[in-house]
Amino acid sequence: MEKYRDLHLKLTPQRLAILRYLEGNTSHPSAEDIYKAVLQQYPTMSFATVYNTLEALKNKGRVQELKIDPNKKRYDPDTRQHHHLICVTCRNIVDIYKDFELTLSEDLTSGFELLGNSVEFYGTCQKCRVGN
Amino acid sequence: MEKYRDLHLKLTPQRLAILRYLEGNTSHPSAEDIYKAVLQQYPTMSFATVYNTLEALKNKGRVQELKIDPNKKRYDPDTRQHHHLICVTCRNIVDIYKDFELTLSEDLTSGFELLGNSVEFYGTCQKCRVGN
DNA sequence: CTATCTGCAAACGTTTTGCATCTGT
DNA sequence: ACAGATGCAAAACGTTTGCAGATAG
Repeated sequence: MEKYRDLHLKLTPQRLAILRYLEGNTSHPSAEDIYKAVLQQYPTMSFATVYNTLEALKNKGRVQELKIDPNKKRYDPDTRQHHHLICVTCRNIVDIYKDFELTLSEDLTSGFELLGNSVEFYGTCQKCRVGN
Repeated sequence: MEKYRDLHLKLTPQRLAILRYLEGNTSHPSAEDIYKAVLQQYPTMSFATVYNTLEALKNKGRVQELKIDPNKKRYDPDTRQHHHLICVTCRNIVDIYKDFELTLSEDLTSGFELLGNSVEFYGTCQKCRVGN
């Protein structure tokens, strides 16, 4: 509760539930995952509130929108620069904390001013390899 | 025409138009971009045909689906391993051909069998920096 | 007290589907 | 001839929006 004070957002019960759900969550949940989780506590919870809160948290830099899944957005409460390893079979996502120190020489940047980068590794997780 | 024989797909005029549009195309078009382009030649063209053809080409490994844009899928006829540099302002995408030789030590792979990786660089293109 | 948030329902943009008809091989 | 493609319209899906009523600060 205290630790969310600096968000300068109205801390409604629904928002606190979303914040609690996201805190330390490494499952990279979709809006629906969040909705379903919070719905159990607040049966009137709506998608509007989930998206509204995610938008606010994005703007405050407290959540990152991931483009890892082609079908829906996923959200990551860990906004430190990090990378992802994705199972091509079950779409499970694992965080990778490593600085690859990637650079691009002038002739590759096409005049862009670089701001950052993100690496996705693809593979098959242990569970999905069993039985194949 | 000849060069598409090995796709083992029915080469309908609509498909050939899509293939021609994609050939050497580095604009990473969305389904709508493709639809609009082919529509001029075939006024009865439908999205169903665009998506159907893209699905077939994906399965044949002749086109790659990109998750670069959170709002819609984009397609890339260049299926060689390469990376992308994306303008955060105008969403323009530039190809990066460079092998970064990224590796993950055992303790980071969580038991995954690695298959590949893809790097996205973010930045602002020259055009979008002008006037800011 | 009031700026902001909630929750519903309707709208939106993209992608998928069912199906009758057509066509490449 | 017929497996497979087209094209239309409808539906599905994730996400966004408008708005009336509620509430945190």
